Amino acid sequence: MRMRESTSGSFCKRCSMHFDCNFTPYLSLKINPDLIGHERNLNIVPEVLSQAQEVMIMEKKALPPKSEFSEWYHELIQRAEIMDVRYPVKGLYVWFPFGFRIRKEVYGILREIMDREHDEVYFPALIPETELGKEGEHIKGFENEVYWVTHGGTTPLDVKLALRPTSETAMYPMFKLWIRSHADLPLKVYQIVNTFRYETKHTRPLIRLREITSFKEAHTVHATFEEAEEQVKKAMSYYKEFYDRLAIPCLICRRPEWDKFPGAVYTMAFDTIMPDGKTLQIGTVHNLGDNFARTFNIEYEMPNGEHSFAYQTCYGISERCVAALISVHGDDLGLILPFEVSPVQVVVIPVLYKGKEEAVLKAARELGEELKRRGYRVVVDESDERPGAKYYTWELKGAAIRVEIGPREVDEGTAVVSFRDEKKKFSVKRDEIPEKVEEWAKEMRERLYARAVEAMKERVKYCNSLEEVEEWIKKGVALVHLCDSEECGAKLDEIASVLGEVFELPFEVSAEKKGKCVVCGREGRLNAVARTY
RNA sequence: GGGGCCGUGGGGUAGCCUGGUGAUCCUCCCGGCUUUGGGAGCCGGUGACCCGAGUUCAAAUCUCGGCGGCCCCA
Repeated sequence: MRMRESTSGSFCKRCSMHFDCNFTPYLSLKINPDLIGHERNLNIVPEVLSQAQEVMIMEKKALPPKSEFSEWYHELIQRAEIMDVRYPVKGLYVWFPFGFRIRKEVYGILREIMDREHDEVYFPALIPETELGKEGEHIKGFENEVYWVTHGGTTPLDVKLALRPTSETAMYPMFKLWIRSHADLPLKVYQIVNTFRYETKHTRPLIRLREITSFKEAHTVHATFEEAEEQVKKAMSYYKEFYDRLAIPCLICRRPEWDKFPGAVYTMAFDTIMPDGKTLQIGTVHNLGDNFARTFNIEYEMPNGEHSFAYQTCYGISERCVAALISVHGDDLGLILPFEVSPVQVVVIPVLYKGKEEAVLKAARELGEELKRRGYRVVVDESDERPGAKYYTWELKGAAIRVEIGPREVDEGTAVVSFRDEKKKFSVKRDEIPEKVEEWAKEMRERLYARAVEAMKERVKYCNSLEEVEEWIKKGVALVHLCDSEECGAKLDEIASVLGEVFELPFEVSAEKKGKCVVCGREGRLNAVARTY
């Protein structure tokens, strides 16, 4: 960086030099906390520089602390080899093999749940402009975000093709062909595909993307509104189960009218709270009523020969679920993943000493093989690094259970075991390990969930006044009573986003379902308000 | 939507203001020796000035444009 006069007139408080010194406190603190992160400015004072550089070297390998959430997330996602952010197009990122393994495990659960009553399908990524534009509300909601394919080679296309921002308008013209009688209903399908949205806001890996790579979208068609209503409830219970298995607590709200899915009757949303207090929407369930059926003419013949429009729902989850997984559980050392989705469920680390390598390696490999036979994902880390370096590496990557075997353990027939979410180590008879893994995994998921719920609880507070809301949303989610009027909603929306009427929280709150609107004082219902991603 | 900052080996950086030396240092990576219970050490090696145009005898450095990234506010 060039040294130059600050043009804005503001100066860094720490080093009194130009204002953009990029102060990075997490790199600091062993020698002189005031200096660290200011090494550029300190270049002008060589003897101080060398001291600061020393610290840089010592501390370089540590992640930023999780309390610096934005930096922590960005850094972790690369260092743990989840996404490569260097792809040269804004908002598009590359899944590393390790990240993709996490995706595979997470989406494996989602698939398993969906497969119980949905058929998997695949619809094309290109949607003709004529179909995309049919439903008025729907297209209004997406028109600023659509990517267009305008040419085939050098020939301009007669009808432009949109890269799907979501697949309703790709699927529903086909549903019209598939559905003719009541016997064809209900229809329940899902697909896991990429979708494209030209995001104008700040993009972030897994969170705000121009290509969503892993959009699980389910679409159902029913004979009556009531059946669609039933399906909404089922979908919500599926999503609850999914996030329960990931040990991610969710806040479930009914989105306000102005924020529902374009074309829907109403939208139910799952949000979780990130470590910085902002919420992340990680799932939505929409009751579409017969809005799309009327637009796309999806009709069926009833047993009595009369015709009726069908009723539809759709619901989706994207790779934001992986972002939530990383953010909710991780700590200063890196990823913490529930056993069920960790790419490395057990890591075995042989501690080698000269002359005793053979016996240690043999014991480590035997244990590794036995665990693999039982179907666990296991790594026996025989690399050349020293044990300490391996501990850090596997902590960064979220290996759930670590087993150390050294000469001492070989003699005793034991191993030293530790869990990623706990500091303590303990000794176990080696041949008892395989049968204990399942129980350990279960306990670990429970600990993670309990911890996540506690963290969420601390971020949610009932607020009595707009001033209180304004103050609290810096920290987390504010609960308020809000009436049904648009004006009151808009007023609140100026302060932060209204997530909607609260349907479910993963813990008890001391707030009534109904109460006086925080804006106007009329009767209102319990709503959540927060800063959002 | 508004504002600010930045682009130098795989990662982090120095050099830029004031144009000119073989482009600095750390890390990663490769080879060798040595070591191994919480990020070891020594020796050797590979590897970089975002793209385009302009100014100039000369551009990492100055100017303009593009692309990309980060942060803050709404």
